[in-house]
Amino acid sequence: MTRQPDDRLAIGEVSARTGAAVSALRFYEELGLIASERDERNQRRYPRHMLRRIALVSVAKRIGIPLQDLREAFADVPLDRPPSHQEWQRASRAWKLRLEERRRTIERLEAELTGCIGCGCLSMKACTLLNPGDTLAEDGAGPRRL
Amino acid sequence: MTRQPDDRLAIGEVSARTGAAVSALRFYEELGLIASERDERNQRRYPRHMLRRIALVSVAKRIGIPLQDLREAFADVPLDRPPSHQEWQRASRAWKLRLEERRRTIERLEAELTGCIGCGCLSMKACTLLNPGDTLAEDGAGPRRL
DNA sequence: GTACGGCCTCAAGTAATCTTGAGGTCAACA
DNA sequence: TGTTGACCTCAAGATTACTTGAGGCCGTAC
Repeated sequence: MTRQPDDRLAIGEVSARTGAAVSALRFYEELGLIASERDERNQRRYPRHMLRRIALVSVAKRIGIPLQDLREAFADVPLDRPPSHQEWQRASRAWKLRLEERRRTIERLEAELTGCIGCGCLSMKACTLLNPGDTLAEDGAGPRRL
Repeated sequence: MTRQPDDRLAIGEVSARTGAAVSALRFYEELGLIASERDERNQRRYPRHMLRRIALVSVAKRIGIPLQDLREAFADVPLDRPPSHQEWQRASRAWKLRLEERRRTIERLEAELTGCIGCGCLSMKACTLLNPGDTLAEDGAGPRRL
């Protein structure tokens, strides 16, 4: 297909540039995570600013954060026009907080696991991975979430 | 149920201590991620060292790492007896590498997102989130994975 | 003795995240 | 003029990670 006099991208091009499968792009659209316009042949056309959204979706997927979370974080960023600097900034900050939270969780686990490697994790009482609150369950209501 | 003369734990106790649902524990066992013995009434009994395995499963789940990865990392740690210090250490180290990898991915994304917040991500050419290799796709084989 | 709680199995259902398949349009190329 | 490739829709299938439900066993408490 030769290039339209249109700077918007066809779904195949978007797929090639973002690495997301064509089927995945259609699926994200169904979820309302991204949006597209249609050309005179009813084919999807993506404005360039949509690549940014798609990149975010790929990222969320890659680090195992549910798409629903992304949807919430970027709920206020419009899909039908290029978001303003401010709109994008606000949502990006919220999303960055999510990432930080996730990172800190992993950091904590790394630290705990390092402790476990050191101690061999042979002592239940000493292992923070197992025993986050440093308590041993005396009755039914023992330590719960890690 | 009063306490057996058995230091192994019933499935309900394990659930209470680890925060994993009873049904999830049975499921993990089916997957071969954990194991249990049976008592004279055919009820599952968990040796205490199994709590460690279960904690790891909960963690993997929580940070969005597929259980299959955990299975691979801990493939060499025996389920039928308390693992030796060395066995546990080796697997823990491997798993820690996974965590580090995941953390670094997130760190990189955080940094990129920070850049995007700064620049407003209004310039495609400058945005590393969108354009990791600093190239714009000239033809079909554009930048792929983020 | 019967009700209740904790356990059992096995099958089916759910949710998230997609992919695959069937059937069709349209434009370009040999 | 055919055939190829990119796109379309809609429905069904796949995978991961579980939960729920039906039907049943056993021991303790009222």
